[in-house]
Amino acid sequence: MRPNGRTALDSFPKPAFLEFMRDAKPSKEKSPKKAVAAERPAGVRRPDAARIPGSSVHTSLASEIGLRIVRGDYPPGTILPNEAKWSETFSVSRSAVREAIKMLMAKSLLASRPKIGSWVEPKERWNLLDRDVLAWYATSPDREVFLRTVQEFRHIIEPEATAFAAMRRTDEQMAEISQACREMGEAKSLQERTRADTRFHLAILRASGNDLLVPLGVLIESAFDHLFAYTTRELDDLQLAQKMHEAIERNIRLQRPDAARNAVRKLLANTDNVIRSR
Amino acid sequence: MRPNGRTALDSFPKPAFLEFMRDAKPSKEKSPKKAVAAERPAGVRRPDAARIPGSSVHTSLASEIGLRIVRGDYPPGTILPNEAKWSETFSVSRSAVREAIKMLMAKSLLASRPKIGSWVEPKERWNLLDRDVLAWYATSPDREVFLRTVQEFRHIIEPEATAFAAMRRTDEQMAEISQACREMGEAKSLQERTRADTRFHLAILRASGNDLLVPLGVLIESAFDHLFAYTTRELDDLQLAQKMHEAIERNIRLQRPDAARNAVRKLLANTDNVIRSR
DNA sequence: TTACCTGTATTGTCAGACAATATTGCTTTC
DNA sequence: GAAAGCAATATTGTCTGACAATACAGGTAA
Repeated sequence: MRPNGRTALDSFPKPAFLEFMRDAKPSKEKSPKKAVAAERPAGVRRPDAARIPGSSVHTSLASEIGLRIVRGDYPPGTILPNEAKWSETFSVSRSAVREAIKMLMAKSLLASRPKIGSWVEPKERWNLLDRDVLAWYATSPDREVFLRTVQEFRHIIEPEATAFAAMRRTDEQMAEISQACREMGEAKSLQERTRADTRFHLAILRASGNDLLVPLGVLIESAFDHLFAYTTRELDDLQLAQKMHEAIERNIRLQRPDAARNAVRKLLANTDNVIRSR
Repeated sequence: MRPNGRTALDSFPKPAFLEFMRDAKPSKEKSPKKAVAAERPAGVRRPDAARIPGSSVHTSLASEIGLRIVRGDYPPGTILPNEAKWSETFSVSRSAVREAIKMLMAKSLLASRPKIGSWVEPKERWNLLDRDVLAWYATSPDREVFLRTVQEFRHIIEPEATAFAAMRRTDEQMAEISQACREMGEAKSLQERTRADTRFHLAILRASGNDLLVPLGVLIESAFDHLFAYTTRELDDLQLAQKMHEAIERNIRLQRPDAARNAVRKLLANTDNVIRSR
């Protein structure tokens, strides 16, 4: 999934040290370091000794803290534990904590000031369209609600984006779209097919000629991730979907914006059914 | 402008940086930097050190480097100068550089690996809908192209968002919308008016009931920033615009999605003219 | 009360060291 | 001569410990 979906925080093999965190609620911790130290069995060495290569400490930390914030462990306005505290609970250096926090600040999940600490920003300031934030957001208890929200969003942007693509695509962009469409048809596995499907829709966004539409690709990737994980599709359903994709491809190729828009609407309606019926 | 527009990197005025930095570097300052100094015009003190007064070092650094990347100084794929080099050119510690770079990584402008360095990510991975990135992007040589791109985007999302708002708004959300509309009419200055205008459109996004639409508010804020800075509006034009806003407010209040959508379309068409005619 | 000052907790910044990692080029082996 | 392995090296990643800047909280004085 996610052909180019990697991000700084896209680290799924989590360092083992994260498992040592199960306390940490925004309460007034009364017993200091002793309690924390006691949680670690004497035989176990430093938790970060078992770190999994490929994901840096600050990155994993940012993921962990970011997830907690988005999940609602620390509601907007809450002052987070201070850097020293994070550093202690995770057994990492303060620099690592700071770098993690800086990443979350860059996503507008946090802000901070000396003497105050770091606090969670109001939700409407969160950059939900960031890939990482979206991924954390997607772990919401009710996955179907999330999917529906994303799908609704697709209804808003994809028909128009496709119409623009039909008007403005270059030959090169057309080639990408056509190739992705072809590869969808020839795919040997559902996963392979989904990958091509994603590429198809991303290519259309790029071909729309509006730079601001491109970043919305993360939503499409996310949607396909979850669709892929939560639905199984029948064979004739796949064939129907393939036909619909080909119609879109054709209308973009023939530069028919209105027809292209309608074709996308049909496809989305079909996807809606798949979601609804699962 | 930008009622709630602040960000980690959104820092405007304050203390001087160059001077402060110069004496902060007591002993290290020696002759061996000749080579580096020679790269730049001799007359200027520290051309690279565009320190934004009033904000932290890492934040200013992130702004400076981020701007350079978006501006195209380092095209995608380029390996940036390494941390030590940045640290030297800006006369700041390596930690500050690292925190700045981490912020840019969080926005997918950069990625890095040990032994390789940090490189600029492909443009389609940039998070253009991030407030900071958008602001840097807006400094493009051709402001009008930027405005047109944003405006086109508004055409895609705002009509639909407003239709949803008409269907799903709560009374509380309606109150916000109505109040912003009223304050637009009563505004004493153009700036005050623009502020209320922005609030009006943001409130509609929030009332749409789709969480993913909310972050797009940054685009609206950006659009108004630039419209405000680059256009002057005639009095009767303002009155017309006010009527249009009131029509939108009314249709949302009366829960008429289609009428609301059309009202927004009219308003946007009007804004298009303002842009085109300036 | 009001104004000012002072203590203090927290982030911000710095410096220097070592670890981990992956490219590069060299060396060995077949 | 080609392939495979190995060492040298450059760069980010991480840790530690120190001090500076900031702004809240609470006490003191007018």
